[in-house]
Amino acid sequence: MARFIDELKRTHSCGALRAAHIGEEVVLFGWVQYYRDFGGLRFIDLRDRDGITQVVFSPEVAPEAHELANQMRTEWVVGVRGTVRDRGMQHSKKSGQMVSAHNANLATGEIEVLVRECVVFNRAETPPFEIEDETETNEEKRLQYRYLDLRRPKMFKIFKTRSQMSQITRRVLSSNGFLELETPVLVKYTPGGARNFLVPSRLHHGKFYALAESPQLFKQLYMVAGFERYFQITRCFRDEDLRIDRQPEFTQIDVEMSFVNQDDIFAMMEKLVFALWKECLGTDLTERYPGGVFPRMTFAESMRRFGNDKPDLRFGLEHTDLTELVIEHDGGGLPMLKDIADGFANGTDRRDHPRRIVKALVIPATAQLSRAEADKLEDYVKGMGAKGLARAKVAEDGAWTQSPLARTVTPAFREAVNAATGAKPGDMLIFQFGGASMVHTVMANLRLHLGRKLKLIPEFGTAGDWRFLWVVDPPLFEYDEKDDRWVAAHHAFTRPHDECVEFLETDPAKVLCYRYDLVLNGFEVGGGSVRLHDPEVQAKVFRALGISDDEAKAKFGFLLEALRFGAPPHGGIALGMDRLAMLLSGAESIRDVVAWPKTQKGTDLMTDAPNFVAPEQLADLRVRVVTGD
RNA sequence: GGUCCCGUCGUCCAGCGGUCAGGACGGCCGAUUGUCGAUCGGCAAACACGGGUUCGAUUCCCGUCGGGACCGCCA
Repeated sequence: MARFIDELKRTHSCGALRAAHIGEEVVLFGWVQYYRDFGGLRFIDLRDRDGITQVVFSPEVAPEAHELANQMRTEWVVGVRGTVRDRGMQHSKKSGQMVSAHNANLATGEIEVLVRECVVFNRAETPPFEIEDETETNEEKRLQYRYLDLRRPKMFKIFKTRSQMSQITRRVLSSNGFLELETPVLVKYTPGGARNFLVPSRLHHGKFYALAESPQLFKQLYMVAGFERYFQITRCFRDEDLRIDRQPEFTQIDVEMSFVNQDDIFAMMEKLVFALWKECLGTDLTERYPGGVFPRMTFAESMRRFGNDKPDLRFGLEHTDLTELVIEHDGGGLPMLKDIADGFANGTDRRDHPRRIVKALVIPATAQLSRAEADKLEDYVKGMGAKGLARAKVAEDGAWTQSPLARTVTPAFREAVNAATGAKPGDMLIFQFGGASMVHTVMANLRLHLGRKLKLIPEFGTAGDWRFLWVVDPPLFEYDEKDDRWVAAHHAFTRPHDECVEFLETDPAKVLCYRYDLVLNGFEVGGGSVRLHDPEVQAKVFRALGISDDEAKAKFGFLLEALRFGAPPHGGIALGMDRLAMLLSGAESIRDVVAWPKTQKGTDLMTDAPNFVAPEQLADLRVRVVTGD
């Protein structure tokens, strides 16, 4: 029988003791945060996940423990038995006065534990970086020693919140009639959408499973099965390049409902998100969103005003689409815009779905953007495929200066642009024109870049920092320029608006659908759709996509078959748990809210995954590795 | 596939063609009975790797490796 743990059980956590405990005998376990050795008295700050308690070793009270304390170093794992006492007034040698030894910075600062007996459970090597919230270590080191990084109270708090999020989600959804059900991770590979991780089948040489990129098809089949309401907190896998908010494996709150429309799904998700914010943060979102409803914006409006489908509404700098003005003014005296105007005039471009567009945004005079800084912006946009960045400063009389555009622009066009953008004297106009997707991408990124640079984004924890939005009614198809055809913008099972069904075969560009994203502060935190449950419309969609019956059957046969056996109207959504956790905790990267994340190159710095495997393993799988390019 | 940024003691940062490569924190040794990121004295500790330019490279250039941001891709 060991004295500690077997006989002496922990009585309190290191964050628990207060003045009310004075006089009690307690047993604490934890890690050595700091030690202060006065030769006579020795102090140790003992840390566990709950907090820090100062313990004191006195040679008069416990000579053996005092001797042991001399050896203790940072991160040693120790246990103490002792008496809680008031820190009280102490004589300070420094000042020669009696001073209060209370520490207001510590929750347990009124007391300390006078050690009677102690044990060293384990020694520790000096950690590669200091285990403190403010540690300035780079992320590479933190990931290599993630288990030490996670010892920092800041990190523990994030994962405590994540645990809370799971509990709240389970409670809210379960109490609304949802069943928590599982779906396979090893699934059949279906082309289209995200790239899958492939898993070779040992029992079927040459065949592969795919890791599920989402439970999509299975959750729909739960609806066909008549389960009506399903949810799952589940891992998804996508073999795509990583980003600040993207990991190859990530967690979704996956939801599917029967006999509902888009509004019903929104209402359920709003209920869940409001509960998450209320209980994790103590933030009542009804103050901003009375009635418990998030605002909605159409996809088209979002693209026009912000250049993407996940606008950050915390600041302005909105885009102005000048395409119509350019057409009206036949290029406004600017040769490069004339070319675009001509395209519309001779019919190579359509006004309802232009391939080339012109956009502007206004950098306010208050930004005091220098010429050198404006030049830097040009470098920034060139990295995203822009040829350049036309700009003009607006003078007192509305004229454009510091710009090559100023020489040839017609006064009428200039006035029209100033009016449309609301540009005032001193402001700087920034233009982008060309292929629609490039212009949107460049201008969307430029807006974000400027928003950060000009510090227009409220800081975490300040008012106005939660801006939710439903982005709705996107087109069902998007045009693939290199293959010259219409492709599904998402998956092929999204329900088109009823009034658009007639255009499926005549004018696919006009078809909008019941697809929606939940956006928070410029991040897509959820996405879903109302599904197609009508086999006839489904067939039309496939035809519009140029997918033959045989092809459809080969790819999605089991789902199509299922839909013929009485599928209820249904729809669903998936919330990105990691992104929600990231925003909720004010983290700057998804890696900060994933306990064991991958680097941007998809590696695990701690375990060194991925790694090579033995030739015998490959032989067993009948897999041959071809190296080199 | 592409564009850009970064790599100096254990950690963070300084250096900007010739330095005993400097500081802070941390570490080690010693002193110290009221500190709390204790204090005081002493000590040890680094230019990612490979090539090039140069009389001379931590410094400039190229490549490799590693990390990061973004575009493409991806909800």
